[in-house]
Amino acid sequence: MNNKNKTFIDKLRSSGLRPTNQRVEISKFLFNRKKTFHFTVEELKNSMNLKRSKKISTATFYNTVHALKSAGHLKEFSLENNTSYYDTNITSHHHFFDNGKVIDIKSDKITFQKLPEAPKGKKIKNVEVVIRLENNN
Amino acid sequence: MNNKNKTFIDKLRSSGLRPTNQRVEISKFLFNRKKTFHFTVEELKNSMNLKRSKKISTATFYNTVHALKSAGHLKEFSLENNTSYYDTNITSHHHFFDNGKVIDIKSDKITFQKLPEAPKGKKIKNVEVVIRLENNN
DNA sequence: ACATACTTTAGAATAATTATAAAGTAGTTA
DNA sequence: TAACTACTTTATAATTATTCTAAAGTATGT
Repeated sequence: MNNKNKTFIDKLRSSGLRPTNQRVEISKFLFNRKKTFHFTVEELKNSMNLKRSKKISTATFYNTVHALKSAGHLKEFSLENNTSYYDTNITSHHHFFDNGKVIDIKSDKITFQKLPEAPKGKKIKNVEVVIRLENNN
Repeated sequence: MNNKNKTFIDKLRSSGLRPTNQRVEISKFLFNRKKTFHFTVEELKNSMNLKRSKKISTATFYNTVHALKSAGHLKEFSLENNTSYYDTNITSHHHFFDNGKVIDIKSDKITFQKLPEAPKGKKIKNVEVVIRLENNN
């Protein structure tokens, strides 16, 4: 096992998952890239399985993505189409939504002048902004 | 038809819907209340049908809610559970999310110091903030 | 009251996701 | 290394939210 795989395997182990072949490939596919990756499980499955002779099963994709998410290696978000989206950028940040397309906005691009207090007994876990876009005229 | 029903019927007509009995009852149930109402179609169906001997069908709930939403009388939003939620408060506003519970935040409770530009050829349709809450340890 | 186009409804179909249980594999132990 | 045990993978069934379909019913203009 070469060193390049180390980080992917660590993400799996810290998610409570044994690094099986399938999982290591999924983890590589997700995290071995420069830019943030936004995806649905179905999209992930299709793009990985397209190139493979031996397909990875749907259940394995769901299990792996869920475990990575629970461990905090992926972030889940929703559009208005009853599908879960995941984001490899787990730092607190914001989004443009442009007809189903999602673009990250770095956290420091948005600052607040005024924010409400949390209700009694509660505290703020995080604040996320969605800026919906439409075409110019 | 008394005057009280007028506004509910108007909402239906302006959504391109004939004011049938079922639709008028749904519209009343949704809009004849002081406070904003957040719901899923399933919740709406269950709470209305519980009291009724003659049930309104699922398809009618979906059709009516969709038409009201398309006409701008309801606003749709999503949590992370692959279900569509609707909000009778259609004014631009923000939300607290507290473990599946949703609380409105008036628009003027949040103001921005800095917001990013829209990408080229696009403009901002709206900006919505979600403040996630957790319990005070 | 008639005609017609729109509605309602039960039930089938679809899409995303979760559950099941049999066959396979990783990691430990002898 | 062999054997064991617990964890995995997989195909398939089940579930949930939603949409579709087509037959029977109703609103609305004349």
